Parts: sequence; C-alpha cells; structure tokens
Amino acid sequence: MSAPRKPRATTAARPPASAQEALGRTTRQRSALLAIIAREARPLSPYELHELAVRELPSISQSTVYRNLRALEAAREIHAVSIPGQQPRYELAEIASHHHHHFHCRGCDRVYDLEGCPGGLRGLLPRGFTLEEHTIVLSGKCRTCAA
Amino acid sequence: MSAPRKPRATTAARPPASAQEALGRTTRQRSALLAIIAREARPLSPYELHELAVRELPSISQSTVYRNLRALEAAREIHAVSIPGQQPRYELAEIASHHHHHFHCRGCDRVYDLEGCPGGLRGLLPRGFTLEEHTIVLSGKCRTCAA
DNA sequence: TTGCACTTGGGAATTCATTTGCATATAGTA
DNA sequence: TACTATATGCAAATGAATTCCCAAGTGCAA
Repeated sequence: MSAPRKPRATTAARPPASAQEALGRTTRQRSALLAIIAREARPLSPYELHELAVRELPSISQSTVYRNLRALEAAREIHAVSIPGQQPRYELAEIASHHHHHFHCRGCDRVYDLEGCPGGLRGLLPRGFTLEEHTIVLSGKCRTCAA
Repeated sequence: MSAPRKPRATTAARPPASAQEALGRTTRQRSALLAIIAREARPLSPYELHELAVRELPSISQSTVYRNLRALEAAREIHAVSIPGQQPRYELAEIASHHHHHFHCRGCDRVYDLEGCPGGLRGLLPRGFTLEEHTIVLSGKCRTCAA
C-alpha cells in the first residue's frame, strides 16, 4: 500500500519519476494538476481544479480530476481540507503538514491559508472531554473582494 | 426552491401575538420536534432528530422532520450549525444567539456546545481581509466515549 | 361539532458530487 | 520503435441527502 517515500526534490512540476512511483504513470494530466495545486498555494475544490486545468489541457475531464485527487491523496502528496458547508478542498501535503487554519471568502468563494493559531482551545473543553484536533475557519472578504 | 409561504386565506382576523404565527398549525409532530431540540440542548442532525422523534411518535416520517426543520428555521426558531464533513445540525435559535463554539465527538458522532471563545482571531487575518464570522470546531472524545 | 385548508406519511423523484464501465490514447520500457 | 498495462474522456451509474407528490389525516376557527 504505502510505499516508502524518497526525499523530495523541489517543486513537482517535473519531478524525478522515482518520487511518484506509488502513483503510477506521470501523465500530462497528473503533472498539470499537481503543478496547479502547487502554484495556486491555496486549497482547491475539485471544481476549481478542473476549471484551472482546462485552461492548459482543454479536454481534461472531471473524472480525471477526481481520479487523480484520490490517487494523490492516497500517495500523501496532497491533503483534504474541509470547510463547513463546502466541498472538500485539496492542498499540498507539505503545506498541510504544518499547523495552520483557513479563511473562506464569501465574495469569491476561495479558501486561503492563514498563518498561526490562537491557542488556548483546551480551556474550552468540558471536563472529561479529550481533544484530538481542532479546526478554525474565518470568513469574510478577501483583499480583492473587500476592495 | 419552494414557493414562499402564503398568508392564511380563510381566516382574516388572527391574534398576531404569537411569535410562531408564521409557522402555521401546532401539530403533534412539530411540538415533539421542537421539544426534543430544546431538551437535548445540543445541535441535532435531521437523522438524529428523526431517531429521537420516532420514540414518541412512531410513525413520524423523515419528510416531516425536514419540512419542520425548514419551517422552524425560516421562522427563526432554530438555527443551522455546520461542522466540516458533516450533515447540518440544528439548535434553538435562542442558544445559537449567544456566541459559542462546538465539539464533535469522534466516538458517538454527537456535537456539543462549548462555552467561550479564545479570541485574538483577527490577528490571523492577512492585510486587507475583512472578518465577518468565525467557526471553531474541536474534536476528540466526549466524556462518555473517553471513558 | 363541522368543514376545510394545512399537514402528514411514505414512497418516488430530484439534486449534486463522485464513481464507474468501456473504448481509445499513451507513458514507460523492452 | 513497438508493445502492453495504465490512464483518460465521456457518458451512464451510484449514493446520500433532501424535496416533492398526493391521498388521507387533523388542527382550529366558526
């Protein structure tokens, strides 16, 4: 199942074939999808991803987007982010691996990464409850939409 | 999209005293649902609500649960809570009206209300972004499931 | 108590995201 | 370069949540 992972090279636009071994073939579609996810640097929904991908590969299908998201997630290349009431979004596992939170813009519906964490959350817990994880989502307008 | 609720046709004079006027008839089903939501004092999903309601009204249908949730929400009697990757839950508008957050138990899948808020969230915002709302969801095990 | 408009129950229908089947295209290697 | 297992594109199939349809039931004003 999970193959040992070799140290990363740089960005995944045209990575050494060996790094993606568990993923199977490096197709134009997969490379483009991964490049887009890396380039945008924000969590993307399957729909957003397909929209962006179509610009470079006009015939790429939604199925291919879904199939690759699944494969990339299984291979731990990307990570799913869920926002209340929204489709899941995906970002590079590398980004997801350091603790951060998200901002959802009500204007453009994009999700952005936020640095930092307020902490002090354990104090909210009732007695006897155990904390394993937490999610914080701020919402409002991003710079562009606020202007 | 359902058509907007029409005003009562037959009866012209009707005491506008009640805050529930917009809700129409007080049926056994609606009373039971509202009573359950109030009694449980935690956000309930349509499924949970139906499960609980069936105990008192064995023949109550899912449709009725959904219809009433919609009506009660439109009438501002209850309020929807969304948790990432979960069905919406509903709690009394009265409870929802004072700022609080939620805990999702991974054992029993219940959602609980939490008191308080860590604050300091505005500091996470990038320059130019405006904050309208925020959501915090802690997850782990509730007292019962942790034991 | 009566009458009827509003509700309900229950199943069918819808919605929407995601998955799958299959014929064709193609990456990677022999 | 030729070959073959995989991946893709498209359309149809799923699956889960929610809504709709309509015959039958019922709250409530008179």
